[in-house]
Amino acid sequence: MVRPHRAVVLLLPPVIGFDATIPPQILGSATDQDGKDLYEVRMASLDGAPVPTRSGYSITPDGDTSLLATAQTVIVPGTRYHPRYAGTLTEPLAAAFDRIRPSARIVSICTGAFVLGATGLLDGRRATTHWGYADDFRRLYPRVDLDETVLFVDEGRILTSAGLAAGIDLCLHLIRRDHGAAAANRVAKYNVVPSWRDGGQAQFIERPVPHGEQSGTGAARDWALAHLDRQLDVARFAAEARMSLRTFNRRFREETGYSPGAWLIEQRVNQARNLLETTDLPVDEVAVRSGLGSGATLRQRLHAAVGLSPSDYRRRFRAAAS
DNA sequence: CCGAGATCCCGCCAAG
DNA sequence: AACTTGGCGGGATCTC
Repeated sequence: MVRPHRAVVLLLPPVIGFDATIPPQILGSATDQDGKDLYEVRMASLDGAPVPTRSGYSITPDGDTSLLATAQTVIVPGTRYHPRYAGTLTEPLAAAFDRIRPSARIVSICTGAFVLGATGLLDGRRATTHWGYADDFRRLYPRVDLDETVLFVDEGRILTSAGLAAGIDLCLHLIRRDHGAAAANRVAKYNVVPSWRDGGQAQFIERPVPHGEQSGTGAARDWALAHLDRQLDVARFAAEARMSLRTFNRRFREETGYSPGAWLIEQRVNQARNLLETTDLPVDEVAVRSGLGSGATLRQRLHAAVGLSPSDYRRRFRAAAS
């Protein structure tokens, strides 16, 4: 890589400070094998002046919208700027977007999607935003195919992510797309975040706060976690919760956002990753102890999760764990 | 990577 | 009437 990919964050007042700092932190910690930066992240505001955040403090940008003309990726973090309520661009915002190169990738985090919506870039495309503002979004932008159950949507040149921390998932996705899973995994590990979160944001919508511990599938999940090494199908899982299969499936999805089978696979892969990182057990034995059955299944699952074979995974992460 | 057989899982809908 | 349950069908996904 000759020069780092140039990403510019467009700060619109009042910006969500957390969103705004995700790209410099996540993209900014991506490096190649030789430790060279893969991304160069710059902050821009409409006029180059500091931008107040929703939390009171201000962010001093690197410059004004002339920076946008240099961007290979433009990122719009969450904001309560004009389009969030009006669904339209302001004069300076329209001018700012005019400076973006036609080839540049355009990305939003959280309510930044409202800004992209106002440009018309999302019309006829799939997109997402913070689940709490999905209704507002649909009202302002009926031509956009909004899906508030996912963490992010990749439409090629245009990408949108769900609320707040989903911006981390999207930035990891960008790294994965640009430089492969290994580079993204290094960044995730360094930042101490999961390199891939499954299940979308649906799990946060249905029951934002878990209620009534006793009525649900939680006890069965605890039981399953303690017995991952056993062969355990969904029917037995449901029996543990004393529910019919149909009801168990339904309740499980409501409470976790996962189907029981997908949740089991996720837990099993996690267990296998732990065993790979902390033991020298043969791959087939790791597969058995994590309930994945055979090495072939483990290989397939691990590759889907992190893009690495078991031995590659162990090589890459064993040292860090010991 | 394939392909047969197993398993999953979600819309549908009748029955509490 | 509104809501929950759970059997069924069969396309999707998974396992080996």
